[in-house]
Amino acid sequence: MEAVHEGNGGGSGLVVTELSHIKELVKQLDVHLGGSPDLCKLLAQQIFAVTERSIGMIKSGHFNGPKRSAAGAGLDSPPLSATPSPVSGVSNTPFKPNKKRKTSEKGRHQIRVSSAAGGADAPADDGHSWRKYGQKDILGAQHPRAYYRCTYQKTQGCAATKQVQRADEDPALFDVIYHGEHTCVHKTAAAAGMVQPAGQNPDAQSLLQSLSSSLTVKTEGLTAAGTQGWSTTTPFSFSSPAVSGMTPAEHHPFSTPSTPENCFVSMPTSLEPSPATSGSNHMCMTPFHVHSELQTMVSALVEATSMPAADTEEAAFSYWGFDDSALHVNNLDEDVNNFDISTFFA
DNA sequence: AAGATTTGACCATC
DNA sequence: GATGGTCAAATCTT
Repeated sequence: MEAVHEGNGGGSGLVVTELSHIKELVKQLDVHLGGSPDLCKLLAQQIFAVTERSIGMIKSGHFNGPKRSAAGAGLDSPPLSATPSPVSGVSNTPFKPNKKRKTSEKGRHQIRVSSAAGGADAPADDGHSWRKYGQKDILGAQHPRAYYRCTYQKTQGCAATKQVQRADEDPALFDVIYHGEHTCVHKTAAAAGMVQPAGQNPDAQSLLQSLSSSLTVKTEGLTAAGTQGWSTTTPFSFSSPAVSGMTPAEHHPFSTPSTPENCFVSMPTSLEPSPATSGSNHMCMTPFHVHSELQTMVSALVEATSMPAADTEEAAFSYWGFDDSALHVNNLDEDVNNFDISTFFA
């Protein structure tokens, strides 16, 4: 997982490298947090999912803004409440045999992701439970396309589906196309009251340290890559209903209240892990947004593990742990696209 | 035994 | 008619 694919511009390569690293670390963290509260796992999954999407978007150049998708004009116009709800509990109409070709369907959302573990057969877990229902050889493609639907389609009428196809150019990459929104409720971490400090997990601590110390994500390359189609104002599609409408300034990376309750309550709703749900909720995000998103999650993770309080200033923030550990975030003022996150353990 | 995957067939769209 | 998306029976896995 060291080879960074050029994709679209050398500038993005740096970000891809950094984000790939984060992804790996989060995966490890997820493993080591096995015995810790569900919240920590959820956080790790969400960080991972966002990272995946970021990498996919950067690599594939699937940005919502500049170029009109050839697939059709129906990408926007969120049907949000107008979800084709299969009407809960209706059993005499299981799933109507819809064999229509989904060419210009609303809520379509395509990303490119890397495989879960280097040479895995499938892309990394996206936080949802899928059931494979078909596979097809696609004309002109070297690899077959797999069709998945939400595991809870039957029980909850969730209409989300996805198609996964290994990229021809790089077998380590997968093109994933999501259709529909997840209406299912599973693993919503609704287990309120389960919040408990996880700072006693040494593995989590060390991994967190590793994660944080590696989280120096720079986007100046991206912003300078205007010739490649990027610019500071070039938005790309990113799924996060929570921050829609927020400006980067409003969406302060570390403005989250630092009580565990607040952290817990805000996470499931504000950081929806499902890429599919973004289908109708596309928002435009600059690379700055991506960093804000990641750092918000890191801060929430920190809060979930051990660190109860934050000193917030304009450009630098410090989270102090119970055990003389601290997470220091420095938003370089001369470059708003550049954050430094470092940890200190006494 | 229940749930998930595989795979050939069916059907709608191009 | 070719292609892509889905169904459903058969098979596999847990």
